[in-house]
Amino acid sequence: MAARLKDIADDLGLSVVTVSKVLRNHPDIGEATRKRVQKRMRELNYQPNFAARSLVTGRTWTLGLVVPDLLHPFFAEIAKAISTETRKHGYSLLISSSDEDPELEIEEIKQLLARRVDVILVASAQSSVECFRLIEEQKTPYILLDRRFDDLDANFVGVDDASVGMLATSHLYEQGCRRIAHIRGPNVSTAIGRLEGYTRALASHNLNPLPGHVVSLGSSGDQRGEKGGYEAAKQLLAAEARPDGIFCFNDPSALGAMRAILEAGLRIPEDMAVVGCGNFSYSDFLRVPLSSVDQGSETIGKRAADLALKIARKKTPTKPKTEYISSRLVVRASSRRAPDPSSDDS
Amino acid sequence: MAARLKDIADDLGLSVVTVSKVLRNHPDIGEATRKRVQKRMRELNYQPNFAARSLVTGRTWTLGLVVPDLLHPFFAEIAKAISTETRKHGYSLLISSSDEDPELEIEEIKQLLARRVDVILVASAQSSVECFRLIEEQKTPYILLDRRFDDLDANFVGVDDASVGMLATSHLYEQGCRRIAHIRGPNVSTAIGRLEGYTRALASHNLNPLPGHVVSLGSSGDQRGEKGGYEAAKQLLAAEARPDGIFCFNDPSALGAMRAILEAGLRIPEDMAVVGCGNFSYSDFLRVPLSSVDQGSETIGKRAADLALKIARKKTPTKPKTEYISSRLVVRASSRRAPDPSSDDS
DNA sequence: GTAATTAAAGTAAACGGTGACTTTCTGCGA
DNA sequence: TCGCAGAAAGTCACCGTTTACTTTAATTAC
Repeated sequence: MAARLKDIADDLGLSVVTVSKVLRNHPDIGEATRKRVQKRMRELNYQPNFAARSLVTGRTWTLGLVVPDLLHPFFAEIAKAISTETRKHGYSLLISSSDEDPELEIEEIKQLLARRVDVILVASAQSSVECFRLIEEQKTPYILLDRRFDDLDANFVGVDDASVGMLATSHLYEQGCRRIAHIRGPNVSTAIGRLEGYTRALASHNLNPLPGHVVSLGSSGDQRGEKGGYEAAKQLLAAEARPDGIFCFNDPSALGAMRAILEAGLRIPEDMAVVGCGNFSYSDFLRVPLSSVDQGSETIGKRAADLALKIARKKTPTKPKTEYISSRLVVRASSRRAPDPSSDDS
Repeated sequence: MAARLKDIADDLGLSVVTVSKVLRNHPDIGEATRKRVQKRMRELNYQPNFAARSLVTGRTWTLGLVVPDLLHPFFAEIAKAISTETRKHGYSLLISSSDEDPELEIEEIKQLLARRVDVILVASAQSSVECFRLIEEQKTPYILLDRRFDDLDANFVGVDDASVGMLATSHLYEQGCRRIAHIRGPNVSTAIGRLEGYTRALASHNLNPLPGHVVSLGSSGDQRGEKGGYEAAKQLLAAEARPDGIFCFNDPSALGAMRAILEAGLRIPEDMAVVGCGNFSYSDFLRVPLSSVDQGSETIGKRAADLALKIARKKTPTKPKTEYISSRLVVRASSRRAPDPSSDDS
């Protein structure tokens, strides 16, 4: 049906190889022949067959991306940025959602391996590194996004979560909060790092988390954490020393937390300030606009894509590279207690 | 590197074809042989080479999806639902964003055609149908999502936009609004259908749109329409007969509109009620929780996936099928003026 | 006891490209 | 005049499967 190199070759009385060389801009082709071939290619709207090409070259010009949840704006943004960047270079992107389920994630990764994608990018929900040994076995290069593993020497692109935690917590301190609580996320590097940053920031002001002031999102069935945040905040509201500021693992959990706080009849930020993480697009439109740490998801995506392309082009394995993207705090009403006209760039 | 059929065949003293038959559960294989082969496959963690298989079968077990914007929750949800559904059947999904740009969309589609995906699913930003002739030429089946074309007899899965418009507009009328305005979207079927529904609903109450009460989102650079909605609402606020209700093309534009209304010092819904479209996940957390028409994006995705799989399995072209997904209105504070305890299911 | 049938394997030829080598021809310097 | 270099093309084998057809041996029918 679709035109093949052979059709063009026959039409023009050339060999298939010659046509193939034109296709790939091989030097040893005469100018006249090149033009003739290109003309015919256009006429027939020729599209090379990727399957055939992959079979012989061993490369697919396809990257695989696995994220925990495509609906989560943070990951959606990363996916979009990667897609935009790789497209320019002729690479396509196989995307799948793991639903934050390690088992499902392994299935997805296996599928990508079977399809011999050139590079796998994964924001992983694993708690162990076992699964990555599987990838390494197949000699497929991979890049970790956002979430890293201490005992895994792999490519990584994301933020330094300890800084994120410190940024948010210090800000709350500067706004006058002295009983700062933390709603922590699941047992992945991001949550651990942010918790650590939170603790360090408190320590730097000679404070410690008060009893019951670190609560976990839990896995209350919701993917992103609105519900988890809501319930966690309820716990915090019932704590013996009620917090006056909360640093939330991510924006969805902050939304849930804010809902709980408002329902309890408290004011944000006067009674309780809230800071989230992710700086999702709708922060400005919320009941109380949400202060949030921007992790530069678009930059993460772009850098990850660049790295992936670089790796894909090399045939030899490269030394794992870690790229930290800088994060910044975007202050909005949910945490602005001290008058400070400077830092609002919503 | 990776194991091939040949490796297994050599190990077991069989021919490649026999092993291939086991792989595909071909009947004429002895039970003993089948077991031996399967055992060896597991040991070697054998994964069939999709490129080789595609080359000979002409099928890729890959679907292509093009959406205007992966960040838009409506499309993200569709993408996720399609991915979830197709994964179960061993199909993978190539996803790309067209950025609402018809030219870019054509590029993406060409890329998918070159990769010989089995079915293309597209929420199109085209204004003409030309591009689809291209797809038809390659004999690749395709499905339109959400946006349709009157002069194109193609598979379609989405809502009936006229009903959407009527649903929203009638609701505003029932809430006591008599000067109902509409912020319409770009020149695609969804916007046209919703506008028509809006007009029809007004007509059914013997009303007509007042002068200046239908304004366009415009293409103010933002993808989804927050900014466009903001500016459109400003125009409406300046109209000679100020509206008391606005039906917005989608949720992002409704967000923008609400911002403009609140900035003008008006109350929602008392002075101006607002209804959006899409029922995105964060509606409940907004300054004023947003009433919105739920288009069942998850259902759209699921149905589209089912249809795509059905088409992919047939070798012969099938008659185009249109599936309308039913929409429903979710009433929240932004439009609740008459006391009505029944219809809140947020 | 022989022919027809069936089960369980194997053979050979694609599928549409690419990579490594080889051939052919022309022009040029010694 | 010969040899050689370089440009421009062509040959051949292979990538890992599947498909259609053939072979072999065992089983059944008569």
